[in-house]
Amino acid sequence: MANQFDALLRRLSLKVTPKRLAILEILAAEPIYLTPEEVWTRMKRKSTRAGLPTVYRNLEELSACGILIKIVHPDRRLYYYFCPNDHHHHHFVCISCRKVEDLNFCGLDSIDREVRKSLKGAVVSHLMQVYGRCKECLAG
Amino acid sequence: MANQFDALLRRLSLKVTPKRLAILEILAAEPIYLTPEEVWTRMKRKSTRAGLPTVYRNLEELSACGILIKIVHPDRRLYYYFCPNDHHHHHFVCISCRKVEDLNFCGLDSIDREVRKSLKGAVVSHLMQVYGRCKECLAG
DNA sequence: TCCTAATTGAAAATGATTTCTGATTATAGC
DNA sequence: GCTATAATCAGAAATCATTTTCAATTAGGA
Repeated sequence: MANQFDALLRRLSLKVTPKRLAILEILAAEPIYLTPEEVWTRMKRKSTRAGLPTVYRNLEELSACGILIKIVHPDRRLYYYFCPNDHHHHHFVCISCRKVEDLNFCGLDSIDREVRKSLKGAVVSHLMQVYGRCKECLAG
Repeated sequence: MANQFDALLRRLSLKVTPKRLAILEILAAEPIYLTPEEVWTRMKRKSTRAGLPTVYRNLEELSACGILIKIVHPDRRLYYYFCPNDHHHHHFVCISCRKVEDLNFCGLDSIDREVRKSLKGAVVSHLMQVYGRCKECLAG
C-alpha cells in the first residue's frame, strides 16, 4: 500500500484519486489548521496541480466523513481544515504560528450535566477553541 | 433619559444616533443571536429604516467595544450578534429556535491552567458554544 | 448657533465559496 | 486487460455576505 490513506478512503467508498491523496498528505504533514487556499498553494508546490473548487469540494467531503476537522476563523470569515491523528477534538491554536496542540481537558461532561439539569435541554454539539501563543512564539 | 443606552454610548464616546439606539433596542429585546440582515429587517418593521452597511458598521463597532457579542455560525458563513445583559459569555444556543441561555459552567480556569502547565503557552482568548435543543423545543 | 468630526446611504467592490458544464478518470464487472 | 459507468475534475461564471467608497447629513462641543 503505497499510501497510508488509500485504505481509509476505500473504506469510506471514496475513490482514491491523486488530488485527494495529495490533500490528505499535505494536511497530515503539519499539525496546523490550513485554509483551502493554503492547501491549494502547497499542492502547486508539490506539482499536484488542482483547481481551487476541487480543493474546496474535497476538504468539505473529507471533513463530512470525519477524516478532517473544519472550523471557522472567528474574525475573518474563513474555513480552516485540520487532520487530527487522534480522536480528541479540543485544540489550543497558536494565534502567531497557527500550530495546533491537543487539550487534555474537556469540560463537555460537566456542561452536558449542567444543561440537562438546570436548563432541561439537550446538548447536540459543541465548539470549543482556545486561542493563545505557544511556547515557541512566546520565546521568539 | 429617554433611552437606557444613551448613557452607555456617551460613556464610550459614540454618538447617540437613532440607528444605533434602534439596533441596541432590537438586540436587547430578544435573547437570541441575530444576523445583521435580521436586525435590518426588524428595523424596517419599527420604521427606523437604515442601510444594510450602516447596520453592519454599527454591529461591528458595538461588538468591538464590548456591548455586543459577535460569533460566526460554524456551518453557514454568517455573523451573529447578541446583547448580553450580564457578563457571562458562555452560551447554550438552541439549534431550533436560536434562543440563548447562559451556562453557569465555565471551564476556562482549568484550561488556562492546563495550557500554562503542560504546553507552556498562554491563553489569549477562547470560544465556547454549546448547541442543542432547549426545553420548549424538546417538548414541542 | 456654528464648526468639525462622526455617521449615514447608495452603489460598487471584494473575496471566499459554490455552481455549472463538459471533459477525464478510478474502479467494478466481465 | 478491457469496458462501462459513476465519480471526479478543471475552468469559468455565479453567488452572496460583507466591506469600501464617497458625497451628503447629523450630533455634540465650542
